[in-house]
Amino acid sequence: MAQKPSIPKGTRDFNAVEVAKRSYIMNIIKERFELYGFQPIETPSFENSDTLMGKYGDEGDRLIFKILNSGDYLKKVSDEDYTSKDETRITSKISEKALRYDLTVPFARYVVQHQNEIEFPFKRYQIQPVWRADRPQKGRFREFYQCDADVVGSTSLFQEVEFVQLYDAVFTALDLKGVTIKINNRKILSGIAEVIGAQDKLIDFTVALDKLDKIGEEKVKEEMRSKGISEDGISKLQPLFSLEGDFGTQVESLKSILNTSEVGLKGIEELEFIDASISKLGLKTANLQLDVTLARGLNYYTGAIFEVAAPEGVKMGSIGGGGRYDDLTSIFGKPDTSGVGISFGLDRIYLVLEELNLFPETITDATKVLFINFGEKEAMACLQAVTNLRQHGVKAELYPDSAKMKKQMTHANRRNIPYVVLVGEEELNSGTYTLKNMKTGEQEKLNIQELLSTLK
RNA sequence: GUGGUUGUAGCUCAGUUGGUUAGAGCGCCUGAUUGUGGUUCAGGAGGUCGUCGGUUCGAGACCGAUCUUCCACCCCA
Repeated sequence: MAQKPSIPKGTRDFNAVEVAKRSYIMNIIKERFELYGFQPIETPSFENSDTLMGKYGDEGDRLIFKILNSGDYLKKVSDEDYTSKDETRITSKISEKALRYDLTVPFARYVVQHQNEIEFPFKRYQIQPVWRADRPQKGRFREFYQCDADVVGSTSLFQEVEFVQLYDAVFTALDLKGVTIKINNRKILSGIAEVIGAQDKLIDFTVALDKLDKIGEEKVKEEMRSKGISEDGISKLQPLFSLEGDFGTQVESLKSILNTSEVGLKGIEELEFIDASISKLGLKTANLQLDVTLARGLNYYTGAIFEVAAPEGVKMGSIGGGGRYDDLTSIFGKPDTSGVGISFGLDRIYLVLEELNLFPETITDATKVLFINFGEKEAMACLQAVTNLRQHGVKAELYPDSAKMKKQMTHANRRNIPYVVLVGEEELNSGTYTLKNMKTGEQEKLNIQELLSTLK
């Protein structure tokens, strides 16, 4: 081998155990999605560039993988373009397709494109990989899976309530106890921006506020100043920095800040409704927490915003997120269609479960019994038994070669196969099977019926 | 995209200020054991030191580039 082959950074190969663990998570998520009435759809890995570009802000555009046109992709680039060295201008000429960046925007496109076939309110889920040209870190990949559930065509706040329940149901089923579902409302953020006279700087304001628990009050204020938010405005924010206590207490102090803002008060009202409903319905293992600093960069959210944090002590970015968007489909020409959705980060949930040792042991159960191969005659008899076992749903295999017994036993051992069957000359003559339990070392002679009932 | 960090046997890592044939533990292979794996004992294989280039009489070590890992920004699942 001249040089070891490799895969691009931020991508991974998955072995059998990893695949089993991943589908364990996926299946639990899938089951809950369907339990809540969501139907699966799939969309292509790549979309037309104009479907994706401009939907995630400048930062997002930079992180979208663009696909080079096939054929003579330089023919549309003029000499002027070359000399201009204008990146975006040239990119649009040599690339017309791009890998999807998330599942929400392609879903919005899907809804608009198929609006006449869809029965609203439309609840769909989608579990597919997405790609980001990001610089990888732990829990941060360039190819990863998102598991999204969305409902469009309903403005009811019961949808938000159900999504909180859905988060709780999935993480409870995964035995991941103590996740925190953080909730905020974009309207509250707009309201605050309005009160401090920074409506036009909403994004800068929320991005700065989002960093509060990370860089502290002073640095946040500094950043706001540098973005041109007035000193007077910042001082009005003071109560925000010392926001404490339970849901109700926080809401009360928020009200005092927002009493002049209609949007802000509307946001509070929505939050209160969700909190009251959840209090009544109860959560099994998750905690619902108001977090005013929760911003989420995506600029399409308009109402509730969610983010899920791993249980305390696990260092991992958010393992889920979502929110309500009122205008997303209008970008594609279908106005007045409100949607709300949540997403699970499969790869991060995997890392968290791994760290906390929460994968069930039975997950890697593969073959249950291996028949040792003593030679052609014996193997043929074994294969008949193997066929019989398989017909009864027992995962059974015959070692293909009549290799040394030690080698065959070791093979069973390494693959964690719990039983081995020995059929030599003696068994062949008496029509019996010697079944060995690899864990205890015990073995017994059985006829085919007994073998079947033991292994079933 | 910015700044930093990492790369030596299948795995986890040693390797002194540049100086002979690059080491350990675990794993792997063979045998003790021709119908019995995990334990034990004895032996053995395996590395162009991430890659390419440079400095030097001499580079695993120094310099440059590049790829990769992880981290902090940015952003996010």
